[in-house]
Amino acid sequence: MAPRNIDTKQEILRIGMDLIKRYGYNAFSYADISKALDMKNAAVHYHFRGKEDLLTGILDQYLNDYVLMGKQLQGSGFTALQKLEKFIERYSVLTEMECICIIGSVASDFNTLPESVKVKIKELVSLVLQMVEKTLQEGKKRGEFHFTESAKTQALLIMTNLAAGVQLSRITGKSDYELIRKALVRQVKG
Amino acid sequence: MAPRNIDTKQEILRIGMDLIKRYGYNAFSYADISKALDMKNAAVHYHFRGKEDLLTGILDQYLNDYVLMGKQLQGSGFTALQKLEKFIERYSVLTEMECICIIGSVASDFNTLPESVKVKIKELVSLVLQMVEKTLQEGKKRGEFHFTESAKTQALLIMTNLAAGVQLSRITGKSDYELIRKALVRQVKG
DNA sequence: CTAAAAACTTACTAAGTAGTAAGTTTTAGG
DNA sequence: CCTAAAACTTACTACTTAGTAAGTTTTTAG
Repeated sequence: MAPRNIDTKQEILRIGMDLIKRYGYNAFSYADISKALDMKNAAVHYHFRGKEDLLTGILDQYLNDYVLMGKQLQGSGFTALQKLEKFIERYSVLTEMECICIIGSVASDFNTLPESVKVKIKELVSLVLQMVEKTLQEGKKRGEFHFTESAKTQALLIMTNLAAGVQLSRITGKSDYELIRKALVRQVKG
Repeated sequence: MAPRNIDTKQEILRIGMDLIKRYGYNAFSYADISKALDMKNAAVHYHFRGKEDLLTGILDQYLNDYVLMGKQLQGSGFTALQKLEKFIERYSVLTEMECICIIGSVASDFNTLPESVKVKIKELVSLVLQMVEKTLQEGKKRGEFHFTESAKTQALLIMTNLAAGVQLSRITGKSDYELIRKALVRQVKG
């Protein structure tokens, strides 16, 4: 057989992540993944024993991506505003492909997920919120931002604006997301 | 047979709505509903031919509820702030029962829904946004609110804060929702 | 009381679901 | 080239899903 792929496991994660962002965890099957890769569903089970393991893998990779991005932005010389915009950009691209963010997707399915995954999601959300909070604090200290709420509350406001913003814009159109995006930037600038 | 229920159709809608808010559209089955009502799944099909019809019925009822609430608040003598708080209250109760709002739930499953339902969701979201926008405009005119964004943008900000707020609080706890709720009220008051 | 409509149950289908065991092919290392 | 591990396929299971057709019970209206 001709070599199929450099790394099938990584391809499965990539497609699984796309399916979650596009349709949600409970709306895709192993068959969807195996068809997309022109394989049998048993091959997917070879790499990920069960759907729980697959979701765990997807969340782990997403978390790693975030940690990596955080480290790259750390000593980058970027302003706090630039860092915040890099974060926002992750949501902007979602609206271009009829997707919602992974966190919003699994949050909607939260009650249907196994306990081990719930714990992982909590860690992931905490990490993201802390990253935003930290950036907001930094921007305030440097005089870039002038919001009046606590950094934690402001981070919550921004994250909910973005997460639900991409969900809403799938229904009412991208222009609503743009209104939200611009307004929340004005909000933090003060 | 002893009379089962005053109105089975209404009971089906009630349980279906609860299941959507708790688990999502793609995570419940006709069997879940029939078991909850101690009936056979065919009985559910008697009242709602397919899952599409059921979801349509649920959304119709939700929309009717909103229209009714809107009319009651219309000539009620309530201040704009009181009206806004009545709207917010709808989200607060959700956090008490591990639920998310219907709009957020179907927004996450949007790409998996039939076209007729997508149209209905668009109508529903537009109606809700317009109600909030109108209340905000009224409050500004009466000097209760002092937000700087347009009423439409401010409505988008509030709705995304609330919708994603209940989603997030299912993961990180109710206290985060409370922080969001209080902050957005401060925001509109100016 | 009776007929007919409404509200079901019984019993089924066809398709899709996650998951598994056993066997085959491919790849990599010595 | 040879072997062993890795990466699959084949072929299946047990279960759940939405949905249906036909028959039964219950309710309602005359």
